[in-house]
Amino acid sequence: MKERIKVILVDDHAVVRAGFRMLLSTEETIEVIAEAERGEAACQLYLDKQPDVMVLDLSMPGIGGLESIRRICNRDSKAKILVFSVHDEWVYVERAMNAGAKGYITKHAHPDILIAAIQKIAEGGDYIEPSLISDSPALSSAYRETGETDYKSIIESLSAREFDVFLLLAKGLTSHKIADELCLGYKTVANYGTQIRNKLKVSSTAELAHIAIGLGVMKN
Amino acid sequence: MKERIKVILVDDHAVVRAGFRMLLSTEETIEVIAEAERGEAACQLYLDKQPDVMVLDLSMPGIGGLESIRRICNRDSKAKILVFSVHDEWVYVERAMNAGAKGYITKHAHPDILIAAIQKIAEGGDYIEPSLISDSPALSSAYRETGETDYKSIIESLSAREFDVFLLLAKGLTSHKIADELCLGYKTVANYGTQIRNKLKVSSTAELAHIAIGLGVMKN
DNA sequence: ATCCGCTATAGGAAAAATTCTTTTTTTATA
DNA sequence: TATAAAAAAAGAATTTTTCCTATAGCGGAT
Repeated sequence: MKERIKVILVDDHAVVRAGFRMLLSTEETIEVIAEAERGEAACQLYLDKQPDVMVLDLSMPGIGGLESIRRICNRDSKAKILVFSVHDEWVYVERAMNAGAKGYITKHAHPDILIAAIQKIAEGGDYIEPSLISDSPALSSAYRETGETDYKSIIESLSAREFDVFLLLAKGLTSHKIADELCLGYKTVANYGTQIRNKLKVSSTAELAHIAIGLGVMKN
Repeated sequence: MKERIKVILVDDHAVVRAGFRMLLSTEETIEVIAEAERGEAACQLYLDKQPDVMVLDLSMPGIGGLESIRRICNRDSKAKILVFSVHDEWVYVERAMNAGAKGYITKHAHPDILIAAIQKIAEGGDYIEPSLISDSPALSSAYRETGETDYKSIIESLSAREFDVFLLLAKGLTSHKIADELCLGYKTVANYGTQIRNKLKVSSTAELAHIAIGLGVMKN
């Protein structure tokens, strides 16, 4: 029999860690060798224990998941990290994969998926929960090639006028108000809106607001 | 030795349910007699099994946690429900308690707290996670002082369902996604959306996002 | 100088979302 | 019990968005 897959588990919720162990307890090919409840500790543990797979939550206090992935992959680009997050929005998948993760599953996932994902990644593959891929913006394969989907850079790819409109939309103005403000036809504004949302791959102005705030381009 | 405390566990994440069982497995005074992954099933199970305590997540597809609490407490005002949620904002605690919950703990809570809460509630008491109480009265008064529109109180004027929809809109979901999430007709969601925007006197979801963030109900 | 591509601006038609009104059922309360 | 409020949603009217197309202007390459 082969070596068991050594897993380190990183999640700030004790329940989730316990649940993970429990769900994996029936699977003899996998062994949880350590746990951490935050990113900083995870980075250290990774170096110390050299796990085959690190399963990691995105939202944690401190440096958080994304930054942890970045730091770990920086030292070891072959690091096998599986994100295990509550978020089922594609943006998160994208960000995580760009940061260097090899897989992404949500906490809604069925236990079998969890095991499958760990195994797939352990043997060097990628794994994204099937249900997530379906609602990816037609870029299910492109994420790997471009490797460049930071909002920062997309925002920079907006033209000057698009950016103007972006800001006002994020602020909460309607197309008509924006048209008045910028002295444009409301059709034009509406068209820019569509364009902007496509570029940022979102579907509501609320998301634009979050992005704007996240980028520090708007203070809330 | 006394009867063991019969607990029903409601959470849409399999990992969390597994973790809960695991963390309680050492405690012989407590016994998990059933599980459910959504509110509707929880209501039914409550009637069928008559648990001593029902531990319940707030965010679930379908009728969701708040509505479940309301329905159960309606039939049995002495129902002992302990909310077990990710949210650590006071608004949630308030809403849950108003709906009829007897206790509130977060998923960050230490296992001991979890056990303590169940026991306290089983014997007829209330239990709110200590760390949450600290920032309760401070916030509510802080918001009243701001000369700006008192969103806090308007938010409180939203019905339970409206609040659910408000959160998802503010998060950036489209009406269709929300309809799926909450198992409602998209028409219904659209209607709620209009209602909500009227009550809050705004005209875009971006503004809802700002309000939600401003109130600390959403972290961005 | 000419051509190419990109941005800025919009119009029209079709598709989608919102608003307004109304209805039904359930729950809550005076 | 009567009455008020909340939850859910359909239909019609309206508004917005989307998609496709088109024009004009500008800066750079040939």
